[in-house]
Amino acid sequence: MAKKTSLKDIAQYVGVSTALVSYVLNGKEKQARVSQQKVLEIRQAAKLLDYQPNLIAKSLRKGQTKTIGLIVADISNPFFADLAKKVEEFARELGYIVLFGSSDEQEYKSSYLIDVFLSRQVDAFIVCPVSGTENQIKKLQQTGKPVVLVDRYFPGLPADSVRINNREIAMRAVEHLILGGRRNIALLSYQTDLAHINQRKSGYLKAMEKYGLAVNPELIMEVNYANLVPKVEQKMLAAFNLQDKVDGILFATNSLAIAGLRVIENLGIKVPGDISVVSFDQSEVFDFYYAPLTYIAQGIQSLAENAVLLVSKRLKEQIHARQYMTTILDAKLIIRESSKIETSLQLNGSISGLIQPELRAEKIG
Amino acid sequence: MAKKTSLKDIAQYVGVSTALVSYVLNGKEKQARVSQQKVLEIRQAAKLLDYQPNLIAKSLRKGQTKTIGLIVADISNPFFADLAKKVEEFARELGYIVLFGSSDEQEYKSSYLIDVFLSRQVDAFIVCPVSGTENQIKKLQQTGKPVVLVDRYFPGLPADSVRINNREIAMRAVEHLILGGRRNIALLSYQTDLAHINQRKSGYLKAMEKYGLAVNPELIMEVNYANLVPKVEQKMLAAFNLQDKVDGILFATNSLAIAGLRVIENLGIKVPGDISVVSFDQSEVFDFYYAPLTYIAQGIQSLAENAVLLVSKRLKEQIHARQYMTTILDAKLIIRESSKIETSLQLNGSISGLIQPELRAEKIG
DNA sequence: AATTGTAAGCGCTTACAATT
DNA sequence: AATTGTAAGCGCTTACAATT
Repeated sequence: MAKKTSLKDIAQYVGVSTALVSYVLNGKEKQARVSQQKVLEIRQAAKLLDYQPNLIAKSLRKGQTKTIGLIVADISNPFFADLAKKVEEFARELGYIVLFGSSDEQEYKSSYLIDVFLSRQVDAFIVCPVSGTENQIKKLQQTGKPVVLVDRYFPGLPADSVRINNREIAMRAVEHLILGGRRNIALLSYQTDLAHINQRKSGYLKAMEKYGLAVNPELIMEVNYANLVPKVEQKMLAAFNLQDKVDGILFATNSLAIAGLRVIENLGIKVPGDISVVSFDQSEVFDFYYAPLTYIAQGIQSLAENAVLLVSKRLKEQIHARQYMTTILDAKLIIRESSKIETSLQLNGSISGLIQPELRAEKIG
Repeated sequence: MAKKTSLKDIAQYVGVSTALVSYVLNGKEKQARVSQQKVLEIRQAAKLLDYQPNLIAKSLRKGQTKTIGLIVADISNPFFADLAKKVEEFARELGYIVLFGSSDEQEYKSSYLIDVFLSRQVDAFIVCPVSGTENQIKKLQQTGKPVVLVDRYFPGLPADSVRINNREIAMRAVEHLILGGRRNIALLSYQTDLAHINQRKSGYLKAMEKYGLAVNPELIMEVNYANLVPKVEQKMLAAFNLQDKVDGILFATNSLAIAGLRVIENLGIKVPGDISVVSFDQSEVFDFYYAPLTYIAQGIQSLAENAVLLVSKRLKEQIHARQYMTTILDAKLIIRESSKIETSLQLNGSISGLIQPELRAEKIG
């Protein structure tokens, strides 16, 4: 209950001004040319009185809080939970504390969090923006505080951004399925205007096109965030009832995969016997599945590290102010059981109709 | 980039003192008897100038930050991640912001986080304490700030605490297995001095005793946090090699369950055919397992809610200062596939040797 | 020249005084 | 009596002045 000791207490104890104490305890005894004698006395007194600086006072005075506001889209998703954890770790190493918030994919929550964080005087923002918040972000940038978008971004909005090569890696994943002999490859994704999700779709389409594979519209399954499970079920049942059996699927996120795998289970479809499966993101469920899932690892550590580093550089003004930075990280395709090519499949006729990319022009044109 | 507007700016704009502005914007116009005219003008100016209060300044002046420091033991465990999320939600509803930290089961990190949070002038603490930090907590209490222990606690330390009835629910879970016809029931737990974990063991033992079931020491498997997976493997292989086949198991946490299920899979043991499984906590893996796991739901929402509520009451001094509160919540046993009693098992002789509790005295004594 | 102190001010709140 | 203003102070930092 004892009153916390302040700079003033130490100053009185040693018999010196608060200025000296401040210099010494902030390691500025050299610049301020404090005598060795006083340095010792002050340090000793600080320890004796168990001094802990009041960072609130410091923040007010210096106009910086050493605080970063992080807004993720859904903290109950392990992807964002991991991201938050890593951001916190890196930020702490650099002496920053992180204020967390989850917008839960809601515009109004995002707006609310921004206001809370501004009131709390965070020095900078790291945001996984929600659909429809482009203007919020633009306005936020106008405060002059660094804003780094992570994972998600807006193609039309110049901004600091850290993300993966969504389109390329999706393409690579689908190509992997095709080269494994799959032809009727479905995509389960979100119906959204979020660019990173649509880039994944674009990569899927590009791969299918490259190999001359027609895509039945029903194979492109796009669902809303709300009411996910029944929607997924419905779309997947329709797709799996098609005459041409679905033999491969790309899940655009881990949540979709978990919902989708459930349907696959219920239908008694075997992985990878009947269908090859690849998903974005990671999940303990993927590891534990009887056929551990082939997945696209976003390198969460790297995303977090780059975002924090960028923020830190901005705060130190090491980057030209009016020039935004985009960092694109290479995601990795981790191939495991769920997309394993079974020998029988490789050898039977099911891939005979596959058009090799080299031949496509002639065949199609 | 425009300088943020302060109370002073509004005061100047309206032509009034900052005192009036402060009263009005804090809803104290009645107490301060500000004229209706000025109230209107000030409100209007605040909106016009897009005023956002500087909570840092407010905190410094009022000596309270409306901030709660939350220290969890391991944020990568979904149990704690969920807990953190819920704490944040409830705290926000009451106008508090939450500073998070994960001690990762390390004493020094816990100590470090406490110092960081104290420097940041949090108003109160909610802590899942790590083994060996009893003195840290005691010292923290002496600052006079509310400290609420959640999930974990120290039997010897008077403190505000919110937790579940670990012993009783463990007992109930094991009883459930026994009544399902299981006799050789193993426990996979941690080797630790944490009371809540040992209470779970105690409940297990109590149930076994109640039904007169002898417990082979090898069935009580206790492992360290470090190097979890190989340790679990080793202990479980030993237990499952015993002559009397293990036919039931209680996992003391979700992490242990995930490691343990892996071994069960590798051994080709069928759930619940060969073995009934119950685990503490929840996990997506439990839901997705071919035999969804019977589990002990801690009621994370309720834990979080009670912890935040207790903190809030303390801060409002609604509770007698020198009297600590312990809230024990009832956990629930959610029975699913993994402990389903198969008819054949119920009917065959394997439970014939089971001593009914009512008969125990005679049979044993 | 070497060392230390003074005092303002960051943006608020609030007891109290002052004005009409 | 009704309304408004003054000014101190929360705990720091730091430009500058002052002392030896």
